[in-house]
Amino acid sequence: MRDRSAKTASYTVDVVLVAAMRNELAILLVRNSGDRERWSLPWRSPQAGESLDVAATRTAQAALGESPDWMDQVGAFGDGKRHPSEADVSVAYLGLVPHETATPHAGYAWFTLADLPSLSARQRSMVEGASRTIESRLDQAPIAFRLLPPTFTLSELQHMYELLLHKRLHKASFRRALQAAWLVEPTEEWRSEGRGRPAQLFRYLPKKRRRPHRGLRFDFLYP
Amino acid sequence: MRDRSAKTASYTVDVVLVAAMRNELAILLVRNSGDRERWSLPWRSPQAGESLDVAATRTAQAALGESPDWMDQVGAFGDGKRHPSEADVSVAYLGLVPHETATPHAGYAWFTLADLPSLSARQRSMVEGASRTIESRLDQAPIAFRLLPPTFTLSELQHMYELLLHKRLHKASFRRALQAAWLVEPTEEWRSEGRGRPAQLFRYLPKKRRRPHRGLRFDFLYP
DNA sequence: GACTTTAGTCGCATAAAGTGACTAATTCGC
DNA sequence: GCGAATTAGTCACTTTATGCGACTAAAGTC
Repeated sequence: MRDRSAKTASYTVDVVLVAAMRNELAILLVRNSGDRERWSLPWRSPQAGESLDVAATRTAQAALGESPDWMDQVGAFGDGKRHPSEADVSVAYLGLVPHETATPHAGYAWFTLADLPSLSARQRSMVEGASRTIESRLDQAPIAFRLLPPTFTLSELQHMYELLLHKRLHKASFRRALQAAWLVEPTEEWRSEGRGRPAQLFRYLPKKRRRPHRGLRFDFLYP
Repeated sequence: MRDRSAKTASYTVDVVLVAAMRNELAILLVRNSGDRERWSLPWRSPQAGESLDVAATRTAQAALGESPDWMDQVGAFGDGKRHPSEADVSVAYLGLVPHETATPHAGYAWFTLADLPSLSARQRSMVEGASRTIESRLDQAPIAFRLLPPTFTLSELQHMYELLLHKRLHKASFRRALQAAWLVEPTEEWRSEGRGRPAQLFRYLPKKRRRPHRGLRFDFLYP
């Protein structure tokens, strides 16, 4: 994001930081240092000896102050020559940011996917690739949970999945599938959100913490 | 694969060419130009203006004379510094080669996955990444068909899936799922392979050629 | 206190997956 | 020639999973 005249920068690491705001996905952009009217994905020319993963994490930290809860490589992009840098190739990373952490540093701002400013051709491909990565990993990685706060209601979780999958889900089926997958565990807390019955709060149950069981899930009874 | 002293080579494109031989997966390696005892994945420093996809295709053509039936990017690898080149980053591609086409040029040879010579750390990660790519795309892309000749028996197809999935499949379930997916169509040919009942030959039915139907598959009747 | 709104559950109907047993067509051994 | 062995292909039954409507529960609104 600096020193664009140096010809040594032959590749960059760009990050697509995603958060969910107001029932829409948003990504973080940074104001260009040259043309202040234009925006781009945060990027970095890795220093000597700096691995790709570390470069991606540092780029995210420069934007948000802390590193995302989850990062994964999207791929290398080099076909469109247009990029804020002179680099031939850029390696894109996807990072997921829960809504709380989502306060960006100065110069950075969130844009919803539907309302993105114009980006370089290469960075547009990266955003598309990041969307595909989200969709393809949705059922293997805890993507929805990394976009939510640590505890959440099942309705919030369902809405997040609906947002990520671009389709409506049936409530009963969704909860049954959740039970079968042992993905969440209930907390003791309930939340009353305006009108309607209060909802129980749940938390993500990482694979390591899942108690041994043999396929059958017993309901918790509250006598 | 040339000019390893030039410091301008800041990234490479490496290809993992995969074929199925004798019920095992094999990948194509090239003898190192320096140390003739060592092998590596075919790689290339892209020329100016050469896109990643084109560089990968050319690397495969240099090895086999023709381009693979299917190629896809695996990702960018840059954490382990060890690579036959001096490059900081290498972009890996997966290419699938049907068994017939699998005659390599001089200096290249097939090695089964179980019997690989020692590779650089980075290239070992690439081979692992390519395996994961195969497994993850198996049900979206026609991977099994690209490793088989144009016509094949359903038993051959099932064995290919078993090889790629690392698990045994039940014959009746496999065929039922094939029918539901409209992936293959029967030819008029049959093949008698030693003893046992002859098997009908099938061919892959690309999505474009699938005739319109409404969910129900009618069996072909041979009166 | 009736009505609306959101949470959470139940139960049935249908679809899909797992599996063993069956029939079919060929070669091999004698 | 004929039965055993071998591979291909199908059937029928059972078990699971999914789709979905209808129900109960607990809050706020008027």
